[in-house]
Amino acid sequence: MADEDDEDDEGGAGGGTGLPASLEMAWGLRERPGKGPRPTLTLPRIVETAVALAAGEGMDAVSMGRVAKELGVSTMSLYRYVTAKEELYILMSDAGVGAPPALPPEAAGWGWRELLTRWAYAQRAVLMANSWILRIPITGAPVSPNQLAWMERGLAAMADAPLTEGEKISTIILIGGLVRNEATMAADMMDAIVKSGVSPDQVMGQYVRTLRLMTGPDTHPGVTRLLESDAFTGSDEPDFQFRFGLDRILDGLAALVEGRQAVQDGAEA
Amino acid sequence: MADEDDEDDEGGAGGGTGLPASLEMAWGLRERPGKGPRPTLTLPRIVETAVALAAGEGMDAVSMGRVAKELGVSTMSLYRYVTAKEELYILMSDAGVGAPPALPPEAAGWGWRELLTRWAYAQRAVLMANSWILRIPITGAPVSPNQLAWMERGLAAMADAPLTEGEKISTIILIGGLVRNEATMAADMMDAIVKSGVSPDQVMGQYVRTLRLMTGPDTHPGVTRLLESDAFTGSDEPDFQFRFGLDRILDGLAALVEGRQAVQDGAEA
DNA sequence: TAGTTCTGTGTATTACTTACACAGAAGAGC
DNA sequence: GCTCTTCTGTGTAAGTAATACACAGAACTA
Repeated sequence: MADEDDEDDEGGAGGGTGLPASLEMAWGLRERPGKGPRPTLTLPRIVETAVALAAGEGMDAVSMGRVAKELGVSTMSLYRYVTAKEELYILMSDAGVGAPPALPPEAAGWGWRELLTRWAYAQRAVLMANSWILRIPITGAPVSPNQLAWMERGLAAMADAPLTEGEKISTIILIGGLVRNEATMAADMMDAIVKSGVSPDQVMGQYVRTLRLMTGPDTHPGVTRLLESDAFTGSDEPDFQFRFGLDRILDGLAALVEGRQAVQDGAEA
Repeated sequence: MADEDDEDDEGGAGGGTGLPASLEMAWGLRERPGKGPRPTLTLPRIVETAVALAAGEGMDAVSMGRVAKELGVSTMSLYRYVTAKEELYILMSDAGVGAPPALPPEAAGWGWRELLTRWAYAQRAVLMANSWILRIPITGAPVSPNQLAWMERGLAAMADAPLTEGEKISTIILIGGLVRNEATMAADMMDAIVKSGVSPDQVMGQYVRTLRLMTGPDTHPGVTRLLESDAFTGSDEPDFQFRFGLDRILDGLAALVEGRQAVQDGAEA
């Protein structure tokens, strides 16, 4: 009945985080064991190769066999560094988002709104520049270094705001979700353009034409009005949708913050 | 140089929508051709079977072979009804969300905010009751009947609001994204609970414990504050996060609407 | 009755993840 | 230096999955 036999997952050398060995490696815990033969590969090199493959040929090209071939090793050797493909995905995702960019000195004077806005745009830029990240099915809460660094940066933006911790993390999740959703839609659009080989306007036009055939003023008055408008065709601003969503969220948050400050001011007076 | 030879996808019997045959079928276009032998299966029966499988054993159990076995036919016979697995996914998704629920009579007196709130909650309820839907990788814009019905319902909620069509559809996408994100997180949580076999609090506790090991006040002050708070452990309200996000969005939208109405009132005076 | 068209199916191809066992390398302890 | 332990890379193989292709036969049309 010794209670040390339920550590059936980790090798025991790690910090007992419950994380897979490769992730403890990514955090810098877990030394290389000094025993066996020198490894040919390193985890960063594997991840780097997989990322290059994803960036170049898309996520579909990333298979264990293909990554191994790219590295000049056998497929199974990768499993010495990673226990499952999903783990490689997490590491790729972490490498793909990278560390959040450094803040300029003048950021010290910025308020939560400016900071959150820049946070959102920076994240969006990263996702759109590495849109293969969006094709990785993420499941579970973030546990990798860079993902947490981004979370920290988002929380820091609201450090001085009169919000509870629950509200802060909810805001981070809310805006993070928006960023991801919008970037994914943009990537889908891109894929459709590349696959069909026609212009963005033509893709949209085809979609509108299709919807017109299935809908009508009787069954779908709202959709019909939408299709008659220039909401789809008029491509005035490419990121209108993103901007609109972010502005609504931040306006709503501002209302909450101002309400809190009014209460606080009233109590102080 | 005849221009009728670029219809290489659809069989020609359909309405020329550019949609795959199975989807035209779902829309009620495209009659059954009277020639060959009577089909053993029907598209709805295939979808129904696949949905039952997904609901019972999860999305991982849904393969073409398995669905066929469940129906007592050969794998390849399914390809007479669906050209690719992705198409079955779309049909499953459409069947899973179903038609939006009927509005009660008193809904006539509701404003856009109440209507949008109920729309969001109704959608969330459907996704959480059929969380396998969240495991289907969706790509591309909605083209199936029920998906469009939900979109229509959302647009209808804002029919009288002083918003442009572009703003309306952006709002639908914004809230729809929130609903999906939050439902997906809840489903991930559920999976973690089922897989580990422990209580929700224990899963959260393990996550917090893990994060504590990787973070510290120096490198992650915001995260540290978060972990010290009861944001994760205090499970006062299970849907706090969802409610919070929705309220922020609707508050932000309200600010926009009120601004518009003020301008309008000023012009009328 | 002949011809056309459509159905279900068997077979086979290709690709992918991963379990398992083995040969050999590198350090640890004596 | 020798032995033992531990760790590495690898080959093989099992299991699963999507789907291209061609064929036999059904049901309708002319």
